[in-house]
Amino acid sequence: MAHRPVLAQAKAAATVAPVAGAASSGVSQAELRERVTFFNTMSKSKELFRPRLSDGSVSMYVCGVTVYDYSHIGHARVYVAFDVLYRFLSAACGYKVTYVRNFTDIDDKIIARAQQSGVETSELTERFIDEFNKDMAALNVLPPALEPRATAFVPQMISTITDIIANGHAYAVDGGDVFFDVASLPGYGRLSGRQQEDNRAGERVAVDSRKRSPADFALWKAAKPGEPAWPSPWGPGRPGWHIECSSMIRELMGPVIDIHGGGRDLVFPHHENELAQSQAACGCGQHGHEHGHEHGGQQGGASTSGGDGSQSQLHNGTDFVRYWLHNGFVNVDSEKMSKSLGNFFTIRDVLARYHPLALRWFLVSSQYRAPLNYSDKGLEDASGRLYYVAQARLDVVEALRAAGEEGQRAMAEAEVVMAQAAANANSTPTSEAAAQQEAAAAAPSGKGKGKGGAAAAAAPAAGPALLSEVLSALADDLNTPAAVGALSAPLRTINDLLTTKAGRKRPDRLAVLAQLHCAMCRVMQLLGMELELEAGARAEAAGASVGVAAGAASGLAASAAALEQLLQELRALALVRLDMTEEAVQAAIQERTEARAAKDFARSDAIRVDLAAKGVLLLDTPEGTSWRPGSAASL
RNA sequence: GGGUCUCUAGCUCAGUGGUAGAGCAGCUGACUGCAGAUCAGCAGGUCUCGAGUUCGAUCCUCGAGGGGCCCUCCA
Repeated sequence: MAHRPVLAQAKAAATVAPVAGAASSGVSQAELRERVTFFNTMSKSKELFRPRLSDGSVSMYVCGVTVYDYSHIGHARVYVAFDVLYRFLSAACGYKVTYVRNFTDIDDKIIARAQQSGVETSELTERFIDEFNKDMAALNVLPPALEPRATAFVPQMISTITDIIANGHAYAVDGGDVFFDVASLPGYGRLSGRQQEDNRAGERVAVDSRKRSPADFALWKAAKPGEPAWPSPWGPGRPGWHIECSSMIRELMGPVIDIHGGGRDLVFPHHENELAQSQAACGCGQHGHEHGHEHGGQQGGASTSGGDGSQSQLHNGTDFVRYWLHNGFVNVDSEKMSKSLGNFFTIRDVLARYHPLALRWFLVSSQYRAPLNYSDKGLEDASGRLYYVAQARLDVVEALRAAGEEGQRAMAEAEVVMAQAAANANSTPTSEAAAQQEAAAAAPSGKGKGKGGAAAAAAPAAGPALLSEVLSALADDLNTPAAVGALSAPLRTINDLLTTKAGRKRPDRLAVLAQLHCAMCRVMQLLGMELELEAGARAEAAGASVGVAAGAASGLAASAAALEQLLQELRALALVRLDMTEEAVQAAIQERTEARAAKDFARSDAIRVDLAAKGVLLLDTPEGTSWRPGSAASL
């Protein structure tokens, strides 16, 4: 129910706000770009990321879903992973990213499902495009710049197919089908790393005597009666699956793109075929064996009118994709989650029981290339961890607010420290380590209540150290588990500063809290777990002329409200899972409070044990009794 | 059969050419009427096995074994 509003909605962040410092021109950003690496499926190794152009732009295309049903957790993983990548490249590295993700809205399954349901294919696809967008918004996945639908580019696909035929890499057969001639392209198979004889041709692929080779795949499929069809030189029909991505990339993004992503299962045949088509269409198939990023040089403008096949000189021997990124699967009981196996969980069903940010936390807790086992336990753990983080962050915010002007000043100084770090840090690994050690070292020398810039300069680098560690993790092939792990020590520091005697006495307490708060806001934003109220307030404060202190005060208030709401939502969903109601819990708390007042500890303990057994942990505080999800083994 | 990835604490995962870390779970202490939350600390690993390279390997190479995925639509 209430698990949508707290999220920053996609529209709010259509442009990704800078994360690595307000002054996104800092050395840090350029330095970060230098060391970003991604695992390239083509080379099967990590490579330094060097975009095709040096003007700070990056183009990225990710294969979208075939829209005939609800999306499941496997889909969620792909689009969350590439959403983090999008955020990292945009907000942290400062690239101007053109992100394109398509909808496959014409294919055999769609036709079959539409006929089965007795609706037009367009009605079916419209519906599930809408549902997909709802799922993505719920998961706080930013919308790509473009979300082209295959059916809107059929003329371009026909044009691409015509080019491929003209270049001698495809052939039309009786019946109106067009097949790609795999044997005509020497480099075919290099992305997926397989020789053609490796494929068990004919064993599982339907034999079609009209094909020159069993490995040939359809570029154009003739329409059967009653099927959706477009006119073409080969008769009415529809495009094959693989051609849509080739054509849309060519049309919308030009002959060469920087990043092409998708699930592992797309490596073969989809991306292998896409690569073949793109090469064949531009007539540069003979360069197929070379895969050099170094000699690509400038490609000129990235945009193209497309469709006329005159771009071969632009292609210049460089593969049309510079970096192929593929994510691992979501498994269930160590088996791939898929519709055909029937072991899938839809995003929607999961979000009815778990918070979208908990699902996101679960997803980013593993590296995108590794297999991820889906389980309730995993989501419970993620929910619990998210609760801990949110509670700690709320406590920080409340402490800063309670400190009044000092808190506001600490916030203002923290912003300065973060910005300075972004501008100055020539954050080599060693300087990072030093910063971390400095942050970890508890006792700073001298100076009590901070005043002015001097205090800011003298404050420990806890905030910059955290952000730096997270950025380093993400720069290393999007190591999100390491990024999440980097939060552990700072979170403990926060709780130490807030609750222990030693922590409360630290003179730099507010400075560290403020810095960590700022850093965590940025980290959460990078991971796509920012809260709408909070993010909105920060943006406003940045652009407002109300003065630093007032901005800090309103920002803290917004953070507090957003975090309280998140905690409330997490509790509400926990109750859903426990099949309980807030009213029932409150009634039990009330009864126990009365029992305690009457010194009937046997009764009060019994109530607590009972609730704990169900998953509701009571917390007695000076302000009264509250609860949180969890269980206590010792009760 | 071919290809590819993977095997680190009970579980989920980071990491490094000089014998390893986090989170959760467990235990202890502080705190508490007792608990919990929180903090501190403890315990827990022949880094799948074997061979090789190396002064030295968990990390590199080869092999074996277990597991995932692809070779059909698939994220």
